[in-house]
Amino acid sequence: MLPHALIIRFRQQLLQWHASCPRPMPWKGLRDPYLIWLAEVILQQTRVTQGWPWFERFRKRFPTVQHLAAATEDEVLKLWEGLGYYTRARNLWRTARYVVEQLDGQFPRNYEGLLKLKGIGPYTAAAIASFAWRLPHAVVDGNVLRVLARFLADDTPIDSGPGKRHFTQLAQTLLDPQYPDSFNQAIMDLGATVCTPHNPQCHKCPLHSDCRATRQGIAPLLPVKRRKTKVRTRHLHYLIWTDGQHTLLQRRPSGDIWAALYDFPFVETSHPTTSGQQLLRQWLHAHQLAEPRSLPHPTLLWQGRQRLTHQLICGYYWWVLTHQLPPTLHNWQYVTIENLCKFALPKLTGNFYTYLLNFKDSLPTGKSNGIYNP
DNA sequence: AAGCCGGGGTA
DNA sequence: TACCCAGGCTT
Repeated sequence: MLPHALIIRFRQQLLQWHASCPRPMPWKGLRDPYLIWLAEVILQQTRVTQGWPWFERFRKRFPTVQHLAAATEDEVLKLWEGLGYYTRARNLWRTARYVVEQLDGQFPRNYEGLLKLKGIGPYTAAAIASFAWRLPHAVVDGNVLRVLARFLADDTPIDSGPGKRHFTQLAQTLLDPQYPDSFNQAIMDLGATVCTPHNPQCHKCPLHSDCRATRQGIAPLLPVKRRKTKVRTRHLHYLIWTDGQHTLLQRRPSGDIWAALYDFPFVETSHPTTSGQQLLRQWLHAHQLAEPRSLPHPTLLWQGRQRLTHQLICGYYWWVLTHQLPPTLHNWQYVTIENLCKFALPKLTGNFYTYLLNFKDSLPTGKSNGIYNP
């Protein structure tokens, strides 16, 4: 157990520091549970500077939960485009509809009720409960884990069940029940600006005198994480079936990256490939389409890479010009090249699309590439 | 409990 | 490069 005097000092020094060290942000000080929820979901695993423009965009387009609930899933996804972790956008939309239709537009007034909503976990439930209604629930995010692990020189791995429970209880013990909103803001601000992952500014820290990691000189070594992310390399060969005007577009299925976003049908290979026609045959076979008498000659228009946390995506964009386009299968549709920008695209495909618009006047236009004629 | 899910910033 | 970011869901 923590000494009571230590707890009191922690609260007092933290709150005093926060009062004199504001970090202005558009969602700070808001009491509207909808806007708080919106901001917190946008900020999940996302830096403040990165999520900022998206929050402004969403707040302007969807001022209330009713506005959001009235939108389509595709419109929400399009506005979310480029931010990543797209399940957040779909859960945001689903929960908005649920709140409007089942809860009369009112968010649950307690932590447990909030926790039941799709896309709201322990962190976001505590954030809404404390910021909107000043309920005494401590937020535990990456900042808080780092501050607590260092303050107590605690090397319990933070990426484990016991570790998570341990630090959550510590945060709840330290939380000032009189000012849960200010306390939560303050401890996250401290982690983001002073108690940083690298080169922590310990000399500026209001908790410096009580910090055990500082005393032991091990602040930069904490917190401890056990799990290492292994990066998988993937080669995605996109086939841009086109007659020069339209292209075949697919809605990506669940169970893989970029679920529910749109891109081109593709074949995945374990190694880089150079034979476009070979890819074409693989693709036709995979979708049980008959091989045309005269196979088109795909042209590799563009290739790009995107490094994600857990995958290295190598994208190859093959231009497949033909008079007769393949039939549309499930989740496939034909759209004009101009209309591609109306769909939510993965960043990598968006990069290709930018290239396509810049160089569309010099695209292969020969009609002798073959005819899809099974 | 472990794996998966994006994109970008920083040392 | 490696690590991390106002985490949550699925298996």
